[in-house]
Amino acid sequence: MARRKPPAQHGARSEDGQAQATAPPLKRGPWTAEEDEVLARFVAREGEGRWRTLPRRAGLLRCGKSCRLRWMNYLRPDIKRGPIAEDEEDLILRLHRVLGNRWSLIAGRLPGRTDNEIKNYWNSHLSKKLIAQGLDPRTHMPLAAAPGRAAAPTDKTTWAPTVRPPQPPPPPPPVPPTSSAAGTGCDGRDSPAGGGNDDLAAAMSVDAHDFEGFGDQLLADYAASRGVFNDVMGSPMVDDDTFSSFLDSLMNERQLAADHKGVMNDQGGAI
DNA sequence: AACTTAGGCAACCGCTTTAAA
DNA sequence: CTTTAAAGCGGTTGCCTAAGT
Repeated sequence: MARRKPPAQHGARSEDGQAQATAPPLKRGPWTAEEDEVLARFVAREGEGRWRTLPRRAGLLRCGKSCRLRWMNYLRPDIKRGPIAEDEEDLILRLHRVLGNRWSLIAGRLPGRTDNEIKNYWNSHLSKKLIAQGLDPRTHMPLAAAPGRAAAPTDKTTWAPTVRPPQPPPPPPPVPPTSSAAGTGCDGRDSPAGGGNDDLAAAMSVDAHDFEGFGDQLLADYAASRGVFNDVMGSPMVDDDTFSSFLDSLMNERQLAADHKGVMNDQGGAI
């Protein structure tokens, strides 16, 4: 639907800003059906990766970044089209409360949805919804509750997750015993070696009380019951598997609730 | 019917992180 | 160990469309 501005043709610059003497100017703006076809066919044949050289190999006048983005957000066969369902919306809300604007992580928990799609949906729908409910979309805290809000950055549109540790430098990597998180899926951010789920761990550096503060009993209960959080020094004591199962539990709970609701409705609320 | 405004979304930009040389 | 290239991410931009006047 949305269209990009007419190709600005910012001179002959590669995606990294390196001058290119003789290369034809890169095309920008909306993708045509023909380009989509070329890209999709090429990726199907050669596989993903090596985005930088892909355009040349595929015969596209696009930068590698653009190709990757187009593939990730539009052409991938597993992309789910259509409106965000109610349960998906609910899950996004829950995950955002925990993860903040880690769109790729959130998207990783919603099969077929892209980070860009979720980000857009958040900015255009959910944030307003929360505001309408009197909640700060960045913190999920009541807008009126000023005192607690001090910690939340208000200058930018971004916010660190509710669970961001105050000031101190990020805790040293937990050093997972074995890297169990490698290549977990749709979103590669956490797949390469090293990073692992560090950002997840950072995101989880909060104690259960933070959740109780604004009434998400699910999170609080889970945190308490599983000992996910360590109050001492606010350091996260969660490994990849634990965190993963925690996120899974978000979905499972939601599913259970939905199923339960469905059953109740089907049976007229009786049993 | 014409014009204006707001919302939605695809695409781009710049920065960060990771891997390779 | 340092440098460079590649990939990925979040934020922002700007066009299109629908709704409102």
